[in-house]
Amino acid sequence: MSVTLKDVAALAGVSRSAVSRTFTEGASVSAKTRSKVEKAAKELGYSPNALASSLTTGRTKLIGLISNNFHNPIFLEVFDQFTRALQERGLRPLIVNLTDETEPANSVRMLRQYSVDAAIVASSTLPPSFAKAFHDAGVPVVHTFGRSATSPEVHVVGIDNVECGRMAARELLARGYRRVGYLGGPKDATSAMDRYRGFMEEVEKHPELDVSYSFAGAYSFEAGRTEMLRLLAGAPADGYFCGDDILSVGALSALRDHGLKPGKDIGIIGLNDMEMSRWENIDLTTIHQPIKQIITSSVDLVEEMLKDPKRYPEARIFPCRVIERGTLRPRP
Amino acid sequence: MSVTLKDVAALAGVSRSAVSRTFTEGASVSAKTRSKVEKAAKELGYSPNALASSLTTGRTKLIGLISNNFHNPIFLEVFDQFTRALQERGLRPLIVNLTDETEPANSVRMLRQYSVDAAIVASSTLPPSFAKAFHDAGVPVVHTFGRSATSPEVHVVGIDNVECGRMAARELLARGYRRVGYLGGPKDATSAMDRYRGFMEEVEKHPELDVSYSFAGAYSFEAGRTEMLRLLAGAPADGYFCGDDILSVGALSALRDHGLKPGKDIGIIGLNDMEMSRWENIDLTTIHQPIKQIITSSVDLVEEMLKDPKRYPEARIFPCRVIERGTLRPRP
DNA sequence: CTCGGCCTTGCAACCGATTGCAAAATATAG
DNA sequence: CTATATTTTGCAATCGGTTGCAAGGCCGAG
Repeated sequence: MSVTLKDVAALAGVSRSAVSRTFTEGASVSAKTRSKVEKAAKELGYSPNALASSLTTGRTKLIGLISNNFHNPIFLEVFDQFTRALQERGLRPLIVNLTDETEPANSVRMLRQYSVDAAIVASSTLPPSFAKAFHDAGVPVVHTFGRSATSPEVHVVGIDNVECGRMAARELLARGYRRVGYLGGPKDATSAMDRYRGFMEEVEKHPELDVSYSFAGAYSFEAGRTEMLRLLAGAPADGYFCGDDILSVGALSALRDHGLKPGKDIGIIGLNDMEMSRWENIDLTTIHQPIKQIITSSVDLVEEMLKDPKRYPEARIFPCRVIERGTLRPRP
Repeated sequence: MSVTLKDVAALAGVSRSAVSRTFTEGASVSAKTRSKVEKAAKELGYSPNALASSLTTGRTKLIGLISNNFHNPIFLEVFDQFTRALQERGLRPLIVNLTDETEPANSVRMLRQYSVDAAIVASSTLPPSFAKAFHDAGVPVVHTFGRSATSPEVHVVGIDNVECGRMAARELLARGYRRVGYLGGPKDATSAMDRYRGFMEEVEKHPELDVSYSFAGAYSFEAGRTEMLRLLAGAPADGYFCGDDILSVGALSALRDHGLKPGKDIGIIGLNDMEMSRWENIDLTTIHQPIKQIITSSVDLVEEMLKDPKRYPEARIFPCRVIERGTLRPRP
C-alpha cells in the first residue's frame, strides 16, 4: 500500500541507505543525492515509518500518559497542557484511562508492548507504588501531582500538599474562622492525606479552635456535595478547606440547598484554581496550583530522562498561592 | 535490553515461529509446545512487541484521536468515553491536540508515520474537509460530531444540528417567548451554522416574532459572556438559544452582571447537557446530546472499518431531547 | 503393519527501516 | 599528475516479529 524507502530509492536511483540517511539528522549525504531523494520522496508522497525505524533505533517518541481524573474539570487544563507540551517536542501521547482500575501491571505491560520511551503518571490519587511499577519495569517515569517523599526512585513534579494544608488553615484563621473543618478527597489519595496533615499541624497550634475533618469518597462534585450535606445535617464548622475545587463546588451546591450563603454563613476555600472557579456564578476562593509550570516541567524532565535514563531522581515542587474570590469572608 | 521472541524460543527449546504462534490467536500449536512456551515466557517476563508485529501484520491497533475542543467541559465526557471505548476493544488512542491549527496536512502525515489503523476526528468546529483529508490519504476515518451532508465520503456520527435548532426555537415559542435570539458558536463551525438554519427556519414560520441572531468567537465561556454583554448593551431578546452549554454559562454570567435573573428576566436554552449544567448553581435548561451513544457508535464504526476498509460511508444520527431545568420560564 | 490425511513444526523470506564497514568517489596536498 | 585524506555510498546484517511452505510426526483406517 503505502510508499516505502525502497520505492523512493528506486525512483531516485540510489540505495535504500541513501534514502534513510537523507531523512536522519546529521547523516552523511551529499547535496546531490539529498536533492534527488527529496524530489523522489515528494513525488511519491513518502514519509518514513516511525514504527519501523523504532525497531532499530529503540526510540518510538511515544509517551504513555496515564490518568484516572477524567471527570475533574482540572483535567481539561492538565490534558491540554500535556498534549501541547509533548507535541511541541515531537513526542506523542499514548493515553491510558484507568478510571476503573488501579493495578499497574496491565498498564505497564501494555505500554511496554508499545515500546513507549517513557511514561507520565498524572494523578494525585494513584499511590506512589503505581509509578514505581514503571520504574521497576525499566520504563522511565515521571509522577506528576505525586507525593515526593515516599517514592525516592521516581521523579515527582507537583506541589507541597502539606504546605497547602497549612496555607489553607492560616487563611481561614486570618479571616477569623474559629470553627474550622477539612473536607478532603479520598483517604487513599496521598494528596488528601498530605493536605490533611498540613491543615491539622497548623490548626493544632491553636488549642482554642474547634476542629473537624472528614474525607469525601472521590474528587468529584457528587462526593463533595454528599459529604457537605452530611456535615450540614450535624453541627457544621463555619470555615472549610475543601481539598479540591470540584469538591468545593459540590459543597457550595449543598450550602445552597440549605439556603446558606458561601462567604457569609459558611466559608469555603478550595485548591486547584480550575478555570470554572473564576466563573462569576462560582467565584471560588482557592489555592492556585501552577498547572502549566508543573506540566511543562514534567515534560522537560521526561525529555532529560530520554537523554540520560539513569538520571538521579528528583522532586520538583512548585509554590502555590491563595486566590481571593467570594467564598471566604474578607480579612478583618 | 528487553526480552524477545528469540530468548523465549531458546529457553523453551522451540523455534521462534512456535513462540510467535502461541501468542497469535488461532494459530496451530500443540498443547505441549504451547505450555512449554508459556512457561518460558512467564519466566522471562516476555510480552510481544506490538510495533514489531505491526510491521508484518499491517495493524497497529493505534487510533488517532483528533480534537480541538480541549477547553470545553463537554470534552471531559467525550474524552473519557472515547478512551474507555477504545481500550475496551484493545485499541489505543494516540492523541492530536490541534488547538492552534486547522491545517490537516501535518496531522495526516504524523498519524501515517505512526501507522494508525484509523482516525477519529472529534470536533464540531473542524470543517468536513479536515476529515476528508484522512480519507484521501487512505486512512479510515470517522468524523464524530460532524456534519453529515457535505462529506459523503466520510463516516459521520452525531446529531442533527438543524433539527436541534428547530427544537430550541419550538421550545422558546411554547414557553411564550416572543423576542427570540440565537447566540451561536463560531461562524465557521458547521454546528453553529446548522443550528442557526434550523432555528431560523422555525421562527420564520411566525412573522410576528422579533428575531435576532449573532455568533460568538468560539465555543467558550469567555466568548459567550462577551457576546451576551454586547447584546445586553443594546436591546436584548427575552429568550435565547445559545448554541452550546459553555456559551450558555458565559451568557448566564453576563446576565448576572446586569442583575438579570435567568428564567425570569431572560430565558436561556443551551445544547449538550454537559455534567455541569446539572449543578444547582448553574441549573441550565438545555438540549441533551447523547454523548455516550455517539461515542460508542463511533468506535463501533471504527472497528467495522478495520474489518472492511471499503465500507460504504454512512451517517449515524442520534436524536436529542430537551432537559428542563431552571433557565427557561415554565410552559404556560 | 502400512497407508493416507491432518496437525505441528522449523526454515527462510519478509515487513520498513538503520547502521557498521569497506569500497568508491571526491577533495586536498605535494 | 600522483599520493593521501576525507567524504559519500552501497552492501548486508539487524531490529522483533509473522507467515507460506514443505518436511516431519501422529492419527485412525484398512
